Amino acid sequence: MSTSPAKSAPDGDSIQRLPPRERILAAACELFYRQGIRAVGVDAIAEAAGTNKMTLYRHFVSKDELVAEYLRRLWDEKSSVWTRLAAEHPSDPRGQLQGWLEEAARHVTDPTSRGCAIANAAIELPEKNHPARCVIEQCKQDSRARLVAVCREAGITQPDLLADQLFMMLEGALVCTQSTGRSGPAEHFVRAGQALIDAHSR
Amino acid sequence: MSTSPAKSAPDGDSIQRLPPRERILAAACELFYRQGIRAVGVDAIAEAAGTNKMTLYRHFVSKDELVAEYLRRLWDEKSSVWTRLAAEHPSDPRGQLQGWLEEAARHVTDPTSRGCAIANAAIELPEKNHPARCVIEQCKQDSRARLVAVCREAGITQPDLLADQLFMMLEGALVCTQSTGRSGPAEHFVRAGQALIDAHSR
DNA sequence: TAATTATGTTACTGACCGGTAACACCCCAT
DNA sequence: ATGGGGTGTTACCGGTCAGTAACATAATTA
Repeated sequence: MSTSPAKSAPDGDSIQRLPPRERILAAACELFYRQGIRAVGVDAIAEAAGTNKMTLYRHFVSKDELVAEYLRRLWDEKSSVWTRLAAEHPSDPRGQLQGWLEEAARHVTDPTSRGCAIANAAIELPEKNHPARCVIEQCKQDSRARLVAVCREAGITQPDLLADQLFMMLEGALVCTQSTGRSGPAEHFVRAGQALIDAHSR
Repeated sequence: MSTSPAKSAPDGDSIQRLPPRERILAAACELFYRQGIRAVGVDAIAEAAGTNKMTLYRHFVSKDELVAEYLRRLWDEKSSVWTRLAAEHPSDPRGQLQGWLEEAARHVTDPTSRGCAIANAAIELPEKNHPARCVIEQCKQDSRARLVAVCREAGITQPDLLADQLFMMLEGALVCTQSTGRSGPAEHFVRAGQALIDAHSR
């Protein structure tokens, strides 16, 4: 039990002062997302974290478990986005839905984006027994459920239908940016999403 | 839209009579699609093709080139689907569009599907210089252009918008089946796609 | 200060990776 | 029969992979 260090301003120097486990996880997030999970070795992660492979294996029993933890961390971040949307639009599910679309659009149009890390992991790790599998499924089901809930609270007549339409559209837009780039079908994401919301609002 | 490898299922005997290059390509299609590109080694492909690594390298200069050829083969199959749709619905772009949706739905609901092999490759191979990259981009741009053309010929007022909506929806549905399975958002793919077509038809 | 714990360092294992060299073989055409 | 081209076989290369053992050092805590 100790006072956990502040996570403010993780500039190049202060990130080095974070505990090794956090540095390893941060390095894994960056490398796994940018290069792909299978393309990154544990040595590269340890080096990017300013440590070594032994310390990595003292904190994670295997690379697969590190991958699972990496995805859990991403799930947490997605959850915090929902929390933030609820705080920015209190008692306004309509505004939350609109905020979700804006947040999604930001992700789709981000030139540095490499798509949805969870979806990418799902494609990279088809093995049914992989410890990351349950994290992937739970995270996506959770995201879907939250979107359905917001649609329902917003008074949408067919909340699960609209939610799934938006969900598919976002997943599709993100994967499209990885094949045709941002000049592909994804450039119509906002218009398409708004049209769906509008169509369900009459 | 058939985005998965051939299902012609040549039986174990007749496949042995094909020239080695075709057997290697067929084995590569199956293994790359089922397990992922990075997860499959050239030895495994050669063995599955009933030959050896030397013969493989006599027909393909490198694994990366084999991957590119694998994707070119998939592109050809996608093109043949468009040809078939045109033949099944001559002078009936409306029917072609409807046929596209049915074909896409077949792929989305196929329990053996592992999503779109091209999109999966795009995610697995983020490196800008990979020889497969141009195949991926060209194939996806071609698919998009064909869908736009059919929408235009069908008299849709905003053909590129509908095409992109359908495109994103399909890509999203396919990637969703790889994370949440077929019980996820993808179960609304047909309804969503039909609603989009109907909305653009008024 | 002393003991404990976390971390760093080096070297190693065994397996696999993509790719190649050398040579034996077999079938088909001349 | 006699090439010759395509194929099979074996062994190898250098490199990387995930994961571990042993030991030295720093940081923490009692």
